Order: sequence, then structure tokens, then C-alpha cells
Amino acid sequence: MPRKPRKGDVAADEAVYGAIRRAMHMGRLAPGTKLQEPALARVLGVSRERVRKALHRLVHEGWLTAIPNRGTFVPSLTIEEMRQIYDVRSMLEAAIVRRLSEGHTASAAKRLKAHVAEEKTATRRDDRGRLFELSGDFHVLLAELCGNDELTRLLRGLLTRSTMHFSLAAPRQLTNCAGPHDHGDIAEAILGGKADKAAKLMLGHLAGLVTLQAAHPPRHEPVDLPEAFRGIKARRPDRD
Amino acid sequence: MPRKPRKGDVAADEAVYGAIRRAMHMGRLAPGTKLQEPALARVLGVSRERVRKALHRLVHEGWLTAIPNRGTFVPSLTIEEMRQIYDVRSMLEAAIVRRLSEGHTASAAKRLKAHVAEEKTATRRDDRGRLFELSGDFHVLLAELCGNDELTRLLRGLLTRSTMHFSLAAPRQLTNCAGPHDHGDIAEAILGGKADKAAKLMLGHLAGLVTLQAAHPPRHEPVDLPEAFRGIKARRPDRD
DNA sequence: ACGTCAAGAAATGTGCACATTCAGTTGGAG
DNA sequence: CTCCAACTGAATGTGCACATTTCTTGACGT
Repeated sequence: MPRKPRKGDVAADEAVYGAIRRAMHMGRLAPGTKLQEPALARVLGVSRERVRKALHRLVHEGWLTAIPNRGTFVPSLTIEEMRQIYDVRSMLEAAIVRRLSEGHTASAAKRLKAHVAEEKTATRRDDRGRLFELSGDFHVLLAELCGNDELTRLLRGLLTRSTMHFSLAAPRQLTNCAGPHDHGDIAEAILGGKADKAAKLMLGHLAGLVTLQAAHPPRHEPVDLPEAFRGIKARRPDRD
Repeated sequence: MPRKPRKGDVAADEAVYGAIRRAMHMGRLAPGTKLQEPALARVLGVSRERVRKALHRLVHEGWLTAIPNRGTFVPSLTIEEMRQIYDVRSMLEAAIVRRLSEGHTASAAKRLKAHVAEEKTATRRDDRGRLFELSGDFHVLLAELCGNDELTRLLRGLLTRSTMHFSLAAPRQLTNCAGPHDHGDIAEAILGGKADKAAKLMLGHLAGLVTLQAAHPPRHEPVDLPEAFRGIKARRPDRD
């Protein structure tokens, strides 16, 4: 086993990466914001190269946009781009629920029921943060139950980009999945083996999300970087 | 407007990236090969940082695997991973051909016919290289005809990873799509508006590719780096 | 007064040198 | 003779300093 990653180890990269990602997820960074490397390095308390690497990674994954010799910016997703992402999700997730409806293991059914129950609990307690998280995990869970890692990874990326628009547009005014009971209905159809119904419900569910997002266009306000990362920063790795 | 990127500009990055990608595509790099940064930099005639950046990008895109403090390696795709990729492709491409069957523009039909004709020409001339390229483009074309950029980008990535296995396993012994006439049949079904038939043909087509690839397991032979990049190198950027 | 151009400053991109870590090897002890 | 341990070599990872480019500020000319 490795001795001791005494100084800045791999966790530092993940910390910077996660900090920026979290700031976007919390709606602190408005679309069009320029992410300057020196400023970020100063705010996060790390070297510029760390910020640089994290930025490059975020750009490659589609969460930021880079212009050569200009800098990296928070992308402003158009309604059309968002619609296209949901279109791909519709194709994949319809196929997913169909497959699960036509056959799934007992443990899969158990996990699905458990998740729906957890969502209902969060809804009853009006825990918005937890519900936001669970609503996204529901769609990832369906992919996982297919037992296809590639599918899971792909869908997770698509879902992140979907929710990004939610976060940037209207951070706390709405949850990321319209009706939580939608998930319950879909799960019920899957467990009942009704493939057509499950697919239809899923398509309707996703279509509802599109119209919901289209109604909340993102705003373009200038953002102060130190203010945006207030309280986030790079959370310090566990001291040993 | 930007003046002119006079010296080694963004094209240099793309050149290194493309060189490695081309070497893999040509089957020069066997699975398990370690890509050493100094050696690559010496062979390609660029600085180590360039190689480093290209390697990181390739790792992020899933074409290479990185182990911290160990290096980057050419991944050895298992049969299971390959099957999963084709499974995702089946979901997407079945939905694609269904959608195109249910409705497409006149120009879309024209492009589709033109592509099939070109494939037939290449087949008649026994032009393996061209046919290899066209066979892959066919699937991307179907995605493009849906008018969804996100879908096109996603499918292109999936297809690249699929053909990578072909390249690594049996470079020149077989083409990347089993029967070229398969494409013709699929196109015919689409143009005829027969959604179910088109989807069925596509699923069968992809399933055929899986069994074809499963029959040719990749070999693990040591590779000499300078030999692998013989004649490839970083192709010179266009002189202005 | 307005548009244009030039010089300074700041940010991005790049190369280099050093610290750290891992693999292969050699020496010694049991 | 075998096994373990420390050493040596190279490769990876990181920080720093410099070159290049772009944006801003100011002055000049029309």
C-alpha cells in the first residue's frame, strides 16, 4: 500500500473540481460568468495549476466552455440544447423502463421499492434538498438496475447536464423532478410488468420536465467570484 | 477576430491527440501497452507537456486508462464491456431508426440514399479502407438526420469505442460492419416508413457485430513505441 | 467630440527544473 | 540457495517563471 500522500495528493484535484461543481450546482455561478484562474486559485487557496487542471476537466465534460486565449466560461444553455438533451434521455430511459418491465431480479425490485419509499418520506418531511438529490438518483438507479455500467455512466452525465440548467435557472424555487408521484407510478408499472405503460409514463414525465424548465429561462447577472464561493471553498481533505 | 496563431498553437495539441488516436485506430498499440510520456515526446517530436495534456484528454474520453503514479495504458476491453457498449447503442439506434421511419425530410432521404449508394460503390471496388470509414459514418449519419447534435456527439463517441475494439483485435482482417447490405436494408425500411422492421433490422445488425467481435479476442503482445508510430507522427499543421 | 491607435497591465499558455514515487536490482542474512 | 530489504534508476506529478495574447486606459489626430 502507498506510504503517505503527505502533501497535495489526488484528493486536492477532486476538491477543487468538486468545489466548482458545487458552486454551479448551488446556482452561485450565472451563465456567462468568466472563471479566472488566478482569482479562483486565490479564493480556493490552491495553486493555479490545480485550478487549471480542474477547469480543463470540467470543459471536457461539458460543464464549462473554453475559448482559446480568452478563458473558461459558464455556458448558457439554450432551450434548444436542453430539449435535445432531454430527447436523448427519452430514447434511453424509455428503453430502460421497457427492459426492466420485461424482466428484473428480485433484488432490483427491492431496491426500486426502497427508493420510492425514501422519496415519499422526503416528500412528507418537505426536505427539498434530499428530494432534489433523490429525484436525480431515481433515474440513475433505473440505469444501474439494467446492470450496464456504460449505460449508467452515460445517463449520469446526461442527467447532470439536465439538472445544471435547473440549478443555474431557478436554484431553490423548484425541485428537479416535477411530480414525485410520477416516480412512484413509473416504478409501479415496471414492477407490474407493463412495459408500454411504463415507457409512456416516463416519456410524459420527461416531457413535463422540459416544459417546466422552458418556463424558467436563466438570468445573466454578473457574479463576484469570492462571494460565489463563500462557504464552499475546497473542503479540506481528512487530516491524518 | 483573432489575428493568427503564429507558432505552435492549438493545432499542436490536436496533432498529438490525433497521432495517438490514429495509432490505436491502426492497431499499432496492443491492449496493455504502457504509453510513456518521455518516449512519446521523443518519438512525436514535441514537449512532454503536450503529450501529457493529450494523454489526460484521452483518459477522460475513455480511450486510455490512467493509474496514479504508474502511467497511462491502452485498455484491454473485456467482452462484457464491449457487449455493454453495443447494448447502449442498440437502445439509441433502435429509437433513431424508429423516429426516422415515422417521419423525415426529403433532404434526409436524399442523404441516406446517397450514402448507401456510396457504400455499394466502395463494396464493388473492394475498397476496404473507404468501406471501413463509410460503415461507421452510416450510423453517425442516422443520428445526424434526427437533427439532434447531442445525440450525434454521444453516438459518435460510442461508435469510436466500438470500432476501437475492432482495430485493436483484428485490424485489417475484417470490416467494422458485418454485411454492407445490412445498411441498405435498414435504409430501405426507413424510407418505406416501416418502423418496426427498421428497428428489428438494426438490432439484428448490431447483434451480428457483437458475435463477430466476440469471435476475435484481442491479443496482448508487447509493442515497441517508435515502431508503432512509424510514419504517423504528428502530422504537420497547415502552413499559412 | 468621436474614432483610432498605441502602450501598459493582466490573464492565459508553455516550457523547464525539481520533488516524489515506483520498478528493477543488488547485497546480505538466515 | 532462497528470501527479504535497501538502493538505484527512471518515470510521474507539481510548482514556478517566462512568453504570448488580449483587454483596458490614455492620448492623439481628424
